[in-house]
Amino acid sequence: METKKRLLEIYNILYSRFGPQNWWPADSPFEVIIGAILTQSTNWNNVEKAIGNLKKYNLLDPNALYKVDETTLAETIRASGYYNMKAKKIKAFLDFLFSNYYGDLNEMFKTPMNLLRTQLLNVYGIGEETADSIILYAGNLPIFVIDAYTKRIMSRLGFLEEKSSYSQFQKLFMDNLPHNPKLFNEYHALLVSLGKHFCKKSNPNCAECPLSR
DNA sequence: GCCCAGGGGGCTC
DNA sequence: GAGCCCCATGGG
Repeated sequence: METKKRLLEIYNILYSRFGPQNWWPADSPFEVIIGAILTQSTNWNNVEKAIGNLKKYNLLDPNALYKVDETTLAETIRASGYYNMKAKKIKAFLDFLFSNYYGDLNEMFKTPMNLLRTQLLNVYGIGEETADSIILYAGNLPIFVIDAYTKRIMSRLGFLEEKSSYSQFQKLFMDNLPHNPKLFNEYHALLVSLGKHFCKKSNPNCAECPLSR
């Protein structure tokens, strides 16, 4: 089947099976960005604990986080794991936000998407997946997020080899789907949901996968 | 006890 | 540019 039709078919199957995912679970774009850094290689359960702690101490705000010292920040986000590294990364993003956009996310998202992506990739601790998560889920701009589940699922379905690059996987989706933020949002979230249920690293469980036939 | 989670940086060759 | 290692808590 033609790639465009197959990708839409997969989306429809997943949407029927799992329903709307309502990503990103957050009260504000800033919370999305902090969550995107905190969730790097980390179960979302642990991220929620860290975000809850930030809220408890009224730190989930650009000005507050910009002022707090890195050690205190690290201790506050401890539950998310890699807390020293992540405190450094969050600080690096805030330095970027305040030196380029006066700490104003609305200003940041006025930047043309591709330029913003390049800028974010130059921030310590922000790689391709985190940059794209920020652009799509905090900025509501049409870019497709690739993660480990997406690579595993799409390679098992035969689209690309699993070791293919991030940009190759991203190109697969962006060359074959309408550039609609809502579609990109749901599609990635649905792939993660499928991955959590049926596409574990060591336990494929492929026979019960809704996409197998 | 073991495996792994909604990655990224640094280093080596 | 590919292949390692490090970061670290918490749930199954």
